[in-house]
Amino acid sequence: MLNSLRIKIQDRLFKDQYFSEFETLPQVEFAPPPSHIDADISLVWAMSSAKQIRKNPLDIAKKAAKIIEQLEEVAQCGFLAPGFINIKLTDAFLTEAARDRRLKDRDTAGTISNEKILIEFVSANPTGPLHVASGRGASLGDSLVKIHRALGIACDAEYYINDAGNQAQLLGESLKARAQGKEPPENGYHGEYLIDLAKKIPAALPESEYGRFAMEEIIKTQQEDMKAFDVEFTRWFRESELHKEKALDKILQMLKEQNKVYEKDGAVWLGTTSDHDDKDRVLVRADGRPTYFLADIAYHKNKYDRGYTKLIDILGADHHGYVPRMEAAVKALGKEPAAFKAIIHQLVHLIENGEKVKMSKRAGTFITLRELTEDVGRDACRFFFAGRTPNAHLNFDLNVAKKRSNENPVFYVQYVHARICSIFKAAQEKGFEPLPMTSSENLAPQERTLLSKLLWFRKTLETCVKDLSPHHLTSYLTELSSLFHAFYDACRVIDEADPQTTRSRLFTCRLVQERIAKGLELIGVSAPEHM
RNA sequence: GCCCCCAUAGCUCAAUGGAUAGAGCACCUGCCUUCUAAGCAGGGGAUAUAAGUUCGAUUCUUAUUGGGGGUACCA
Repeated sequence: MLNSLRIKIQDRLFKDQYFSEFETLPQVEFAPPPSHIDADISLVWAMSSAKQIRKNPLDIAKKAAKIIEQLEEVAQCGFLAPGFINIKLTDAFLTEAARDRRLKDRDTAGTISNEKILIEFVSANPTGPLHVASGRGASLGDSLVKIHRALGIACDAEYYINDAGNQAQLLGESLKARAQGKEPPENGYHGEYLIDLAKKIPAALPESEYGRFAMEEIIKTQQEDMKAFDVEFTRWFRESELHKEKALDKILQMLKEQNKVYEKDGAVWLGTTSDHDDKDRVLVRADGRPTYFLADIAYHKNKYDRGYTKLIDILGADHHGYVPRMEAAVKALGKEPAAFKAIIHQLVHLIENGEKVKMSKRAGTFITLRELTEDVGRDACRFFFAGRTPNAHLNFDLNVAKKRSNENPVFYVQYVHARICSIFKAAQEKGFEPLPMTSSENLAPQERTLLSKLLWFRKTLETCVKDLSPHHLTSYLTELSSLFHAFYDACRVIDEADPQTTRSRLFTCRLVQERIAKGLELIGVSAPEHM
């Protein structure tokens, strides 16, 4: 709705005599106006096109405003120095545009682009329970998958289980030590979870199977943890699958045939050196064993072979050094740079009583995701994690998060949903149904502002996809909530003396309710009917 | 040493190069007989420092300061 208006405006402007002689004018883009401007849409087009047109931006804005004002959807169009154009829509069009009918049935994948995206995230080693940093990656990944799908872009979620290599053996030795009441070896796994797991070892299990057993149990735990966090994976992919089908040998053979690798000091290397990677990387060690890197190249090739056109890997900041070599690998696979994108999220600092909580995996003092979820509640966790841009540190204050009070911003948003549900309950008892407004002039200012905000829901999701971060959505939901609470306070919805206004305000409530519910769903937060 | 990320209000976070830098929490003043006061209305309070590019810089460039992370024939 908004986009068709944008194209219409652009069309009118470009075709007007005043502008038509210029060939490469910049696109007309819509933006929400700042809060002190009484308008629904702003354009900076007059300023961005001033160079080509070689006229004063203010004159361009003046001329453009005159053209835009003639459209039937537009109630007023003004201009301000140095060249801002502000559009105020008619109430009727505003209501219609705020509906955004596409929202309801657009959740089917692959309707917008031919791109097929695979987002890989968490992929923690199966050697212990998931910890807090995994929660941030999980929240990011799950939200991004859902947001892509909501916009009609095909997108799947995958968890890579690193179940090959010598981790299982080390895990087995650590478990064996725990079963005998001893400390695990120096380089083993010292977390308390192995003590618990040792109690569950089947009596008949030979010691050689301890590693396998421990790993399978831990994978099960991780799967439960993700479920409890409301994170869903399309597939849990095991590294061992690659070894079974000799994928590492095959990819190595291919790279050799294409002369993309070389031998030095008895090892096989891939040239990965770039501005961000200071050396080449080994694929096969001098003793003939493949590295993790080779397995990962095989894994990424496997993803492409399954039909995905764009791979997104979500990694913690402690793995960012890994990105340049993977980019080099993708190039060696013959893919365009755009076919691979790594999202690096910075680390999570837990704050308790004003102090940073020190976490050490070796000492076994780290806080697990499960503990955090149970302590703080899934909704608050997901909202916190989703609310911060990935490339900045996230401070997670346990004291604030644990408080189930209005100090916690997630309730501010959820409360809107609960309030609206409550209104509808009362409306139903009195026999009112929501209905879009019919006349064009009885929107209260607060209701108008609220509807105007609804215009930007879709664009917010698009920004999330563009930036690969859901944090724009949490900001939007908080702002939308604020406007609803103001509306609620100023405008009584149900008024038996005025059924027409009642119905149209119920309609506004319905639209807000749908956006809040959808937005919360996309970041994995529940939309309660009562609070 | 080299590489990456960050620095905005007392706290936690926003702001496709645009207008008077927005919210939430905390603090102060008011508001519940009416659809949920986990709310509303009003108030004080911020771009680390220094240059540069630009009609316009929180945003881009460079330097400085301060935080975090990485720099394996580990995974």
